[in-house]
Amino acid sequence: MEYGEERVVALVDMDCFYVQVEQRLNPALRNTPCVVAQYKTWKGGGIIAVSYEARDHGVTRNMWVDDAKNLCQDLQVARVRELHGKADLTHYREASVEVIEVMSRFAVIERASIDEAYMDLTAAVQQRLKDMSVNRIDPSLLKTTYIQGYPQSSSELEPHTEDLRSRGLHQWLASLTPSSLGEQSSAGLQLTVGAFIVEEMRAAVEEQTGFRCSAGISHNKVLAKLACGLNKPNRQTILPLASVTELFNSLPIGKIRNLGGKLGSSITETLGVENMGDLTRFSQAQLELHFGDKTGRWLYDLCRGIEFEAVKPRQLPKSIGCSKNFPGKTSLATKEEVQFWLHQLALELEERLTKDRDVNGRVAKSLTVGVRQLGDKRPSSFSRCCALVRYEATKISSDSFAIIKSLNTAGNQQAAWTPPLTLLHISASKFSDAPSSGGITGFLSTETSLSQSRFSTSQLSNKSSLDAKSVSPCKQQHGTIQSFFQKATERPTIQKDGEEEVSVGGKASPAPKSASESHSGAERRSSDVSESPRRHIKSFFQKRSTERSSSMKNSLNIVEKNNSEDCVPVVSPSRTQCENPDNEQATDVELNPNPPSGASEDLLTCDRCSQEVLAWEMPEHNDYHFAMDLQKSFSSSSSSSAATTSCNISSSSSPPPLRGGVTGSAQSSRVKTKIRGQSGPAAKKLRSQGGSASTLDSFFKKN
DNA sequence: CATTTTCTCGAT
DNA sequence: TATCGAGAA
Repeated sequence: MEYGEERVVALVDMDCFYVQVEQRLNPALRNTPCVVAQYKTWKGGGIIAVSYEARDHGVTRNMWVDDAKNLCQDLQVARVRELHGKADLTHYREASVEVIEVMSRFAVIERASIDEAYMDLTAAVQQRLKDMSVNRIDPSLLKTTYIQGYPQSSSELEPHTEDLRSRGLHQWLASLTPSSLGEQSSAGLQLTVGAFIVEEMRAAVEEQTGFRCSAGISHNKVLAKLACGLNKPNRQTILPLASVTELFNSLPIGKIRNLGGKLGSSITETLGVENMGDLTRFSQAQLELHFGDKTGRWLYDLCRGIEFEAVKPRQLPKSIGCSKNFPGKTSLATKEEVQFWLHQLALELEERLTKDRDVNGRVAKSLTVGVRQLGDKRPSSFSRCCALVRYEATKISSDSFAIIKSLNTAGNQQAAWTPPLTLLHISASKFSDAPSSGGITGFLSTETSLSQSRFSTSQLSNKSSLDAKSVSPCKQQHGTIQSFFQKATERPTIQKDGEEEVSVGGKASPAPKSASESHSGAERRSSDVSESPRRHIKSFFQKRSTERSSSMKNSLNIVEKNNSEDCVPVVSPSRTQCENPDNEQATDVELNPNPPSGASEDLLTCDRCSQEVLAWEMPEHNDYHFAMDLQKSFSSSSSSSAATTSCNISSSSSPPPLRGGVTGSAQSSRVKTKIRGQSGPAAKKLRSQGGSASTLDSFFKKN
């Protein structure tokens, strides 16, 4: 095994995934120039996915629908669902789970994004080679596979046809060194077997979900990703190490994963080179000098096609969050607006977190809140985190507000919010295993649930690969498939616990104010704030995904020996959704989320100060008392620590001066690290003097 | 103003 | 550790 060829790594990428999801739902969209867009008011909405037919017309992602229509008259537009006044991607996340479940039957996968997964096929390939003891591979097993660099010596002018693909494949197969028994197989043979597995996996994904994808098969993640893009859509590409030199000779540096941004540009500028292959002319020391030890070493290997980043066994996201922009005139300029929209985000977050807990048996412990302020060029002006102790929208939104309220320079008793906010973001992370769900929920038998799982059939039919036994025992309970009925009628209303305060659950929507005047008419939507909790009643059957199932040893020996016909996974009977027009599908009906208001009926009396407080603001109010108490208890101690923590609040408004260029000094263009390096810390220190916030405020700013 | 909404990771 | 920024889809 040669250096850099130790592994077989694949990347599978769904072709224009959101479009396929909508096309499966609505057959009229199939085989048409089609896009998925979110929102509608502003220039017809923003495009986030484009069918290949539409791409032929020049339509691209991030284009406005109105503009795209000028490129393609008969463009079909599917809309992202809107809930809580914001775009809601649940639909696509669920489709993603379908795909990942199928792929996970073939290999341990790393979820790279909603529509992409990496997999390390090394062990699977070796297993196949052992079982098959076959050293000649039938080209008919690789019907959608391209070999990058093959056929060798074909004229560049030759049209790209199936015939060309086939000639390349045959030439490649003929060049492979057959491995004798007990002998180490060649890297090329291993890639080929890997491609065979990926052919099977992609066929299974299409059969069971209806979705098509492309794939790249190579020796590392970067090459696999690159290869995947070489023959899209609905095709896969092997990228042998020996083909890298030629490919890299005319491959712009920015095409490589992680080099598409500032680092890539700085490489081009600093070294005066354009293509990936040009980097081979620089010593490792040179590259380390310019870009840092780690990046330099990475580049030195990578331009030779060598890279070692591991495929991480992880199917579940490590954070669950939601955000919404309020650009331009729609920026949030009153406290009520800020609270309202935080609550809308919190409603979605609660729903997703609750489902995640029930399905995946884990709970998030940390809540991060981020905002962007009008005029700030950075994607995030500010972010802070706090403990996440309860999955409850009112608690989440009031805590979120407490975290950011000191950003309001108008002061907390003012109606105004200054400077206006152009982005709100809340995100939950730091997951741990959920406490055992012993209570009244989750009592249905495993068998019952399992039999209803849409995965059960194929799962069980597929050898022994990943049945329950191979799953880590401690997580067994969570690993089972269960259905449950979400508590809807009886939400806990008032609870106490430890240092937690009164929190009010369930309905918490402030009564509708006059109307949407608050956010100046840009993207106004239907209001679901008044929607009854009954909406949640729908039960669902879903696999309680086992993260362990990925850490468990491979599941590769799915097929073997008779490499001819078998290996077709059992067809899932349950895919009839194409017919049924999802009522949640986007219509162009526009309703409005209710703007904030003060509701008179939701008042509680604080037992500390007898003040009337909005119920959903009670947690925050209690925080106030808590903070006051805390302040008293610290009143004698020096205020220095408070001052230090309070200061960086204002940092967002004064970005440090950008100095130093990509030229000049020794470590000239260490892009991210150094440019800010000298001025950054100094500036930060300066800013930290200015904090004149009260001690109470400082409590909220930092913890 | 107005490419959104999500993600992951590394540096500090 | 918490926060920020880069990068990607």
